[in-house]
Amino acid sequence: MPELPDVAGFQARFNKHALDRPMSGVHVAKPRLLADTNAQGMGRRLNGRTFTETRRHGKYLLARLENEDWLVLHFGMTGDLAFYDNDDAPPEQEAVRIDFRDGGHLACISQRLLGKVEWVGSVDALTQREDLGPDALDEDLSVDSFMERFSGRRGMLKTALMDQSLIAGIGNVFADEILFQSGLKPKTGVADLEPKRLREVYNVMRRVLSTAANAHIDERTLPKSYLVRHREADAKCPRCRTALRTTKVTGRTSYYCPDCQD
DNA sequence: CGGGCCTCCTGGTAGC
DNA sequence: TGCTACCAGGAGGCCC
Repeated sequence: MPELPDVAGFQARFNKHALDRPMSGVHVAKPRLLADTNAQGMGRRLNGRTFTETRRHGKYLLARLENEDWLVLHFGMTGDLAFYDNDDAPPEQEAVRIDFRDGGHLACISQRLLGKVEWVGSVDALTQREDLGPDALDEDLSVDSFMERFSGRRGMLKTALMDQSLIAGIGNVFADEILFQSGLKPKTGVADLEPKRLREVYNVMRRVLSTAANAHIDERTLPKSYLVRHREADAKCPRCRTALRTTKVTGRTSYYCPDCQD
């Protein structure tokens, strides 16, 4: 699930429920998710402290432990974040649970264990280590710097949009959405695009991601005109009702409309 | 550099 | 019913 808009939703949820809330410990049901730490180490760091601020970069969520390191949450394909009270049942697939002193819990959910929980000293340290480009919604990512980053690129547009080192935050689903709303097929080559079209892609990217990030968490609240709402077998194009098709790009299933995209 | 394939994992579902 | 194959919104590694 988690691409930039989803993680933006997680961040909002985290801010609402976890900031400035004293913690009492941690429970790790799936240790594999912990990259550079273990349950004991995490418990020692969290006990009696609070998270004071959060950041999001691409698909990563960071939460700062008072004046110390940042806890990094990366969700893989199946990650989620949930808050619940003592009398509620824990969510299924809870991998790491942080306990608050007041009895509440934060659950990092992971079914396929493709995500990661770890510590970093700073946001910059994370982006450098993971080789992340600027966040796709970063204010400083102007259309010119976007064009600059794509220049000289020879591969497919979809692959480039999903390349986290170029721009961070876009995954399979929103890459398809951006291509759909730009009227371009998934296998369009970056080099084949007129600069004008690439500028359009930038504008569509910003509009789509900010709309989806604001709809947070629930993509079912996105307009029905969005392709995201129609990722299923036998679905029809929301614009022209033509049967949608799928193709593989870098091993990932891509939905597109054969009539609206060329 | 880019594309295609494999891998890490688990679980739901289509098909036999 | 039970088994198998394949698929799923991420990402890194390898070979060509």
